[in-house]
Amino acid sequence: MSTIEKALMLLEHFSRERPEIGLTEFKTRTSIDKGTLHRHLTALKNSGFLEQNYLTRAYRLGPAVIRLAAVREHTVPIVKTVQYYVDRIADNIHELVHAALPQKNGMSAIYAKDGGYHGVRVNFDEAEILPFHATSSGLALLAFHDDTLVANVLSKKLVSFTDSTPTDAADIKANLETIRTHGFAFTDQSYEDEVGSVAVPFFGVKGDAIGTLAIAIPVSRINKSFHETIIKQLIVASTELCRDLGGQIPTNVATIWAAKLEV
Amino acid sequence: MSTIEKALMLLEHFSRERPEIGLTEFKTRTSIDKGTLHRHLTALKNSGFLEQNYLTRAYRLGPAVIRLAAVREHTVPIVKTVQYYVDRIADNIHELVHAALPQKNGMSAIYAKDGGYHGVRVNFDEAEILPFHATSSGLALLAFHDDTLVANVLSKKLVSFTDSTPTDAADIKANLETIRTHGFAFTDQSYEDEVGSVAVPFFGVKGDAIGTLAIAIPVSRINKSFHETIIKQLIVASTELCRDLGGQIPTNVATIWAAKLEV
DNA sequence: ATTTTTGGTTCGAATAATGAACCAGTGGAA
DNA sequence: TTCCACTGGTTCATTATTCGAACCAAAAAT
Repeated sequence: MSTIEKALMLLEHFSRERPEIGLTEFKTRTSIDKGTLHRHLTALKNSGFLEQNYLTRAYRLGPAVIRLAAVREHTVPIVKTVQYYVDRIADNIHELVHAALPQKNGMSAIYAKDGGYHGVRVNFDEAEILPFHATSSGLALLAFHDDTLVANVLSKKLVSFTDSTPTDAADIKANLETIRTHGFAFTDQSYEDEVGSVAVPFFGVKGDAIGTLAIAIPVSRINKSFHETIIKQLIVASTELCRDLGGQIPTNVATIWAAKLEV
Repeated sequence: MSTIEKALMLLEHFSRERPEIGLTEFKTRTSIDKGTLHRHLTALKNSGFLEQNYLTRAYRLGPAVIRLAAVREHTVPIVKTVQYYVDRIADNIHELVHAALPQKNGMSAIYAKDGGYHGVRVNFDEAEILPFHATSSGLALLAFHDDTLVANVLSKKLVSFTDSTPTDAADIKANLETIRTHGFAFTDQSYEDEVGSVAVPFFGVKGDAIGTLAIAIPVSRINKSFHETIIKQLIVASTELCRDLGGQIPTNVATIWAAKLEV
């Protein structure tokens, strides 16, 4: 692996829950030598990707990422486009809806809206990394993305989050096959207890999955007819979203989805 | 310079006007060897910082920056906080107002609002890099940031954008001194013809300038009383913004600003 | 006062980056 | 068609950078 990639991997450790990371904490988290770490962190700091809390000396993400995100969003306005559909679904079904994009080690939610008025609601953290194998978003993406990603994900250790987290590669492969035939993914408490979720992919110009629309619901509120409603909403939204983004729904998926909407 | 910094410098070439850059174009822009470039671009691609237009093979910013920006904004919510004040000023004075953060080679506007109803309006591009030496934003930041940045900026070639662009290091140093005594920066067509601008810095916890609030106006609409109004608005907004961000206005600046508001 | 823990630095050995030359595919132009 | 010019991408011996164990200094914790 190149030095560049090693350094950029460091940025993946930052999240909402972990906004600042000190040198020693990085050392324990990555088991990279302190000297190397320090040089990498300094390089990232010099480039504006990190800055240091001047009191604790801990590192946090820097202003460079703000500019880059603005340029990216101007180039490919996925976030803005996606917001409309997430909001619409959230307003319709009164549950937590989110859209996510694939990162290296999982899906990253780019926008979420909780349309619910319920006492019980799903807790959700934007910018958290959702593991591919344990979430409907992740599985929906894997199923409709290229096989190298699947192989890559399954070759690594599959962390267990709940008693229901699938950790067997063969099981997951089989599940991906059923997801492909159904046109959507769902999980039952595989990432968080008491939370189920449903997700559909949306597609890029090549017809490959570039992101997902998903809904997370407390299991107590899931029933068959609601499940059907959710899936229809997701499929319609994804179809329109693909149109907006200039993406192409693979013909087999289009057929499956069309059939789902007929019912 | 480390390999990491060299690679990350490549990302600076992307902007709204130049959202996609091919290998050969990178080569001409950077005069780095093609082989090296290709490896760096591939590393950035593998890390999600770039992706390739699959038709033209040109590179564009990737989805990783979206997640990082979301985390950064959650850690230090400058953009969100700044929006309120930019909007307020824009609504009050009916001109183009923007806030900018320092990047390596200039200021990057993070938010802008044009409150004007005028026929003549200033054209403005968010995420464009505003050169330190030629814009009021840049000068306001330099004047209240640490001296190493000033030395760094002045050591490089100072590009001329208009007939009025200051390109002499000594002149700029003198100007920074007057900016420090006035508590704000203004420029007259030094970046774009027919456009003047006024800027004040806002400060971080250490009392160093971390960004700027600025107004750009067609020179035809500038007059003394309007100038005073603008400066007062900027000072008030910056003061409140510093409070919101937990920043500290240096005592000398606070004194100067207080005097300006008295008048 | 001492130990532990923090961030940060050094320098020879190990490794990865470099770049000139090369390959392959594409799109004209003759 | 053939040729040329222009893409993006690859190779490999040379060279420069990265690596990391040991070290330093300062701040907390004991």
